[in-house]
Amino acid sequence: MPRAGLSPERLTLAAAELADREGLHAVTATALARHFGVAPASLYSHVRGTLDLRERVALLGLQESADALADVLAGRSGRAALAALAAGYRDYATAHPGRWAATRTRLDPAAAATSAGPRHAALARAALGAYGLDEPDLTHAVRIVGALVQGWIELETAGSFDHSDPPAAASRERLVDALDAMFRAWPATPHPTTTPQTEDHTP
Amino acid sequence: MPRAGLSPERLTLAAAELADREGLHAVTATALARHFGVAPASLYSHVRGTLDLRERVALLGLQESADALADVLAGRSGRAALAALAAGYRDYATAHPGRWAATRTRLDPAAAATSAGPRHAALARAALGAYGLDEPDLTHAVRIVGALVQGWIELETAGSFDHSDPPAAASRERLVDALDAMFRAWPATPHPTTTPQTEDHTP
DNA sequence: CGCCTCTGCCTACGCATGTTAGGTTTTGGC
DNA sequence: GCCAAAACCTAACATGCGTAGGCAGAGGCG
Repeated sequence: MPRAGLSPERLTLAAAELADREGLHAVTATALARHFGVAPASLYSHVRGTLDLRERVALLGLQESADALADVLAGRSGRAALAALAAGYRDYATAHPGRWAATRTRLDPAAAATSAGPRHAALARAALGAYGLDEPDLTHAVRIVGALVQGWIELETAGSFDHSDPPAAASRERLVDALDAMFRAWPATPHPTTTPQTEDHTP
Repeated sequence: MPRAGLSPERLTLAAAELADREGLHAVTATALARHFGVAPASLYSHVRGTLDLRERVALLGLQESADALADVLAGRSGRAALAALAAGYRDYATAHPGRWAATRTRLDPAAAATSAGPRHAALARAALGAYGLDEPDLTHAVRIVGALVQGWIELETAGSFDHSDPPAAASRERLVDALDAMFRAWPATPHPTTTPQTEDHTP
């Protein structure tokens, strides 16, 4: 019998496709072994186990989405950058729901440090550059955008907006307007706080 | 041997405590049976199975958090209401991480309709009343607040803010200021859109 | 007080999954 | 053509979900 030609990369890719197709919970050693026509135990020389597999999918998702975001953000700033950011994340999340879900699981600090997480923070930071915020407000702003995009995608994909008017797409437009308005009207800092800076992981 | 005195309510409560203590993934028929000193099969006359169990935890979480929110929001409006909303959700989520996680799983439409989900939307709607937004902007605003709170809690509990300055608590303060500013400076609607209204489920 | 029925809980089973241990076969370099 | 290092396999154990059918405790009724 010919060999299947397994490798951590091929396993990760197949796991990612499986996750997108049937959900992250379907990413299991057994299912993946079936896909390659191989015994489940055979995976363990390439991958540490199911958790490792999902973590690899998460890292892949972080990488890919950072690449995609870098593309759509190129050359944009201000409101256009905000719109591109929101649309870019949403598009990736809907195109690759499994990988996106994987990025939402907590990864251990070592993996997080070497992940594309910091790139996401840097991208958001650059996208907000045109608003001229100083630290620590820029960091606050990046966190707000991150949380909003994050939560929005979660609610929209969970169908929370499905049974109420207006349609989610309309709110998404207004969301960008509102964020743009927020950063233009950014409130003066009430109590001067400690010093700023640096990046977050996970987009 | 005396009977254990199982009931759907007791099972749900024990499942919720287990979820808070060890994570939602630990909520399984077997673990719960162990807790009551009972055979796993004994649960199936009270509960349809593991999924049913988790759904009950989710409904409990929606109910409890709506109650808690109603309390902290009572008598507040404007910025104070926003602050209470953000703090209230965050407090519930950190006090009951398992139940909170359960509310984030998608529930089937029938259960969602009878859940406390709509109450959450109504609470947020009332909290934003002082800003005098008209429909459909009020709905947009409610969705934005919902997504932001949602995403913020997810990022904060995932530890995304742990390794960067300033501390998350400082950003949370500014978050409320920024939202307040956003709703005061709410942008005029560019294209008049269709008619508004109604509630979302899931907070 | 004693019987009888109902139902709460049990034993027994089948099946799927994750994971480890150790053997066998294929592959490719020498 | 050989031989060592992999790639993959079989076997086995543990844990989990869920179904079928049996026993016995609890409370109603005479």
